[in-house]
Amino acid sequence: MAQTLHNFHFEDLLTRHHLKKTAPRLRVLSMMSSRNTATSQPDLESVMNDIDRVTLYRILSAFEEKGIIHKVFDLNGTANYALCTSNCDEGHHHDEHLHFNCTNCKNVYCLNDMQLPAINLPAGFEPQAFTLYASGLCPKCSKKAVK
Amino acid sequence: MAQTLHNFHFEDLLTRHHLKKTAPRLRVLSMMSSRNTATSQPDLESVMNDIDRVTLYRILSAFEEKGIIHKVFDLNGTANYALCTSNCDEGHHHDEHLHFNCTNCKNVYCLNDMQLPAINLPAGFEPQAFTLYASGLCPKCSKKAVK
DNA sequence: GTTTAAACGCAACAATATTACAATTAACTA
DNA sequence: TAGTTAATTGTAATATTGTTGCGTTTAAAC
Repeated sequence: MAQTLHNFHFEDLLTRHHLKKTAPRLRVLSMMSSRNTATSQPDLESVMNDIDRVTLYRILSAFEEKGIIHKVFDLNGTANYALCTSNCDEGHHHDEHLHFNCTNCKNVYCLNDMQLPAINLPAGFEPQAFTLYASGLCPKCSKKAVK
Repeated sequence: MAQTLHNFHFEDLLTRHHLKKTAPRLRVLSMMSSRNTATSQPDLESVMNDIDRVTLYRILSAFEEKGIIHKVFDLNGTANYALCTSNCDEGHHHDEHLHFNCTNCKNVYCLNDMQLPAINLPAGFEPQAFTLYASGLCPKCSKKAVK
């Protein structure tokens, strides 16, 4: 989100999850919070090119495990990461919102306010989580498309 | 589906889409139709290990383009492929059904009968396609889980 | 049967992800 | 505040997944 979150928020977040406050981690958090879309792995890697790739992967998987971020694959199967808004705890995500993937700018939007309708599955299936994906044009790109 | 589809069905399918009838293509079709779940790329590759990897990729993308199969990424971002049931034409898929990813056996089920409920997006978003994912235990694995 | 465009196989490469281990450092403690 | 230690990072090597270019083969049309 565009809201300005300060470093001590992130530091706090890390300690709450028993993670050491390190420069790479704080930078990842700060970058993600500065965007209103999810961040793709390639994007992360090129922006943080001075941080080792392996370190990035480890930061991402640690954050995901702790419920700080969630991973979402876009239409091309590319991993995108976004901060969890609400109360995701360790190992239990609650990111059942809608993910919108713009076919033009490729951005992935987390539409947290969209509640998923109740879904009934055939007998035998025991769902634990739902995710709804939509693809199409995001507000910015649909404006441009009108010309 | 478990229904027994015969080779001439597939041959017909290929000619209808102006694709040459070749052994690799027929084998891919036959394998996919013999399963009631989507087939992952790694799975395809290991079962068809005598077909070149590149050929497989090309077959899959040709089929997808023609609307014969559709690609779906599972929870791990692995590509899975399944035959399109209905009337998908070239470049226009209509696979807006529910994909169920079992967290235990990792299988991806296409639940074609599940219709997606209508979704209203925030202003500005112009959706062109929806996909709903669910994860949890499939019938087989939920049975075993009871023990 | 000949011809030809489509499809295949091979080789090389690019991108993405994982593992093992040594070096560093944040956090704790004395 | 220095010393200790476990967590984290960096490096190297490797695995997996996907792409591109090109020569060879083959299905399909004549």
